[in-house]
Amino acid sequence: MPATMADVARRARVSTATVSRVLAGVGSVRPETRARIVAAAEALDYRPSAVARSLRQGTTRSLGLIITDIENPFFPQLVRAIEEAASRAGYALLLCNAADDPEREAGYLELLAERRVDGVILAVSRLGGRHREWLAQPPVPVVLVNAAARGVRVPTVASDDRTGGRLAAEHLLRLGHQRLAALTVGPRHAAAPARLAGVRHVIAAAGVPERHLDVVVDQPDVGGGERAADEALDRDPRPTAIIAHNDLMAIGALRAARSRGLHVPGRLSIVGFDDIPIAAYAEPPLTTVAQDVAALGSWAVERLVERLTPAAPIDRDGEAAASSEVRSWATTGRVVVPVRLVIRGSTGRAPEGPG
Amino acid sequence: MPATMADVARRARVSTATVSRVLAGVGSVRPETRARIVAAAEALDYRPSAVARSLRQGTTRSLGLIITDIENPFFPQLVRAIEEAASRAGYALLLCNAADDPEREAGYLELLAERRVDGVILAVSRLGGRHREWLAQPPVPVVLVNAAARGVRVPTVASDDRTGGRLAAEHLLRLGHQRLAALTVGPRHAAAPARLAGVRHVIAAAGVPERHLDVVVDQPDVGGGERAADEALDRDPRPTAIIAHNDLMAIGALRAARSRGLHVPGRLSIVGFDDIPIAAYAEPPLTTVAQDVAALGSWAVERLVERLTPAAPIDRDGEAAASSEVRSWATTGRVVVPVRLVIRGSTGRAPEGPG
DNA sequence: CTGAAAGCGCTAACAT
DNA sequence: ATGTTAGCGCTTTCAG
Repeated sequence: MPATMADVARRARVSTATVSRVLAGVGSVRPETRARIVAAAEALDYRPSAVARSLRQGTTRSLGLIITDIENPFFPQLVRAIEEAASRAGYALLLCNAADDPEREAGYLELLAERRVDGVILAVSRLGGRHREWLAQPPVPVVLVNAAARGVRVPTVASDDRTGGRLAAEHLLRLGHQRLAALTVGPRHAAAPARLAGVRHVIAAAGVPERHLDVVVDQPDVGGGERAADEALDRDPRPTAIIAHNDLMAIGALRAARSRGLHVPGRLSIVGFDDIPIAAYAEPPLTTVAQDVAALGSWAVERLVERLTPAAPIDRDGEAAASSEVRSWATTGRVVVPVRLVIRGSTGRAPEGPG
Repeated sequence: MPATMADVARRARVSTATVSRVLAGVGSVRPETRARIVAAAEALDYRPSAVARSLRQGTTRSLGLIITDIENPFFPQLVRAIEEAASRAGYALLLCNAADDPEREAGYLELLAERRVDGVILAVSRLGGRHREWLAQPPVPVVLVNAAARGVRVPTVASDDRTGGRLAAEHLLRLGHQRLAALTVGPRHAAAPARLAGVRHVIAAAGVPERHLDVVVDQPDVGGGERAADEALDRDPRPTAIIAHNDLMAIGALRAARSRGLHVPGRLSIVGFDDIPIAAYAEPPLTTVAQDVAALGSWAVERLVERLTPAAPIDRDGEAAASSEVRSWATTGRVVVPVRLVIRGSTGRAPEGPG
């Protein structure tokens, strides 16, 4: 049994109220008394009980984070960014990995609500019907990251997927590519339609016939990318460039190209999305649309915390840049975080002759 | 303000005691009463407060997990396994990412203790002096994963690093390699010495002169591996095989080889450690020593939980195999989880002529 | 089968 | 400057 405040009080011959004051550093106490209390606490290896405090104050100073799948390398980056931001704001993180199972997500939502977390960050790529009811009347403040719940007004922070798609397509068009394939995922994935829309927009604007864009759908992982690319590369005429929904799929495309001896970027250009750490280490290094994960994370936390502590400004050191570039939250209810194109080795000029 | 049990009781015209019984499913209540209570709870969207319950029962049903660095792809796997196991056992996870900062680790230890988690899983590759004192007299049960605190008796579960080193070296020797380089990390990393020892053991047993093993130390990431491999490959005679401390370093070695036009595995064989998801997607696919992350995770949780709930056996479905292979915990205080060699494309027969 | 009451460890009025 | 007290929301004797 850990020591309680009463134990400390007894040993220091004061009341628990005084102990509380000393430990919280509020009010004034005689230095001598304070010393006695500190000594007693030390001697007893006293640690205040956060659970008792939570019950009393009605706040747990913890946030829940639900993510789709921690094994997708994008999420560890996000988790880290969020953890960092939360920690800076004085909150601990209850992490829930939904393992791509909507059922579990719903369960976690309940769990977090019962644990009385002060807020929940929902970073799941697909939002099921079960969430809808919950989100319509959330028992705790929620913010969505890179997700969208149609028909429900929930604060959201998300990367600028549309622009991302645009940047990728513009880059490719500029390199002379005319036949493109988009490797995408089911429309339930919140980000997919926007990314694709960006691509389509550019293509249309450039006067490239829409049928020159091959769209193939598969899972958002390496295997899915490989299959999808295989399918796309079987088409005739063959696309000279591939835009993948994310880096994992792009790496799959890289494999598909390699297995049929198609040099990248000589005969095929590939661009990914996310800029996960290994993207730079792929062979060749992946050209990709980078998400600003740190901004995503700190905005998510800030969005949440500002509703919890009306007056406490958060320390988001050095991120003023991101802040200023972000479209106003107040007007849209949605923070859109800019993305940027990172040009590496997987894209090059379109080949001259037929593939 | 969420509804409280008193609200439910009032609405159902019973005492809170009865509500508590119904919701906990203990004791017997008149069906009619039960129905009224259930209806009331439903109507009020009542969710029991886990914090009040924790205070009352003296247990939070949550575990703390401290990891070295979530951005090393090994950890997400581990987090997932642990989360899964914890969830099965009815515990939630408080995740703390130390970001390789011992200072933060210590802070998290305090945080978790104050939050009265029922146990802490410490999966950090380096254990600092600060931990020692804490581990000597931990305020909450602790189990170490892939870590070792010399001089402190703490339950531990770890991969069989020594055997891992052995398997890698044997594989290489069998392929005819005589000149090896080991890419390792500072001795503060718990696993490093054992892996290296395994390698050394095999080499000595095979009668290969010890100076034929080049050992170079660097950081446990891609950059470190690249630098270390560069250094090793500058030696004369050049090693024909590299054993890396982990897969990240092995990928770095792959890059080093590529940048000097050394074909892998034609002129250089490389073996990694961990079997992180991308290992199979490296070019060429990485031969590596795989850790059984699922076993690591479920043992860690089990080790902890068995001390908390004296009589509740844990559901570790389908893992009987791992269980039976594991050296007895009772005798050693340490669970050693078997590893296995996964042979892929980065290793091959030693080249004939000089490098 | 149900209720009254105590108390988990802490904080915040409200005294003194 | 310090103490007294009430109470956060729940579970658990103990009575009835």
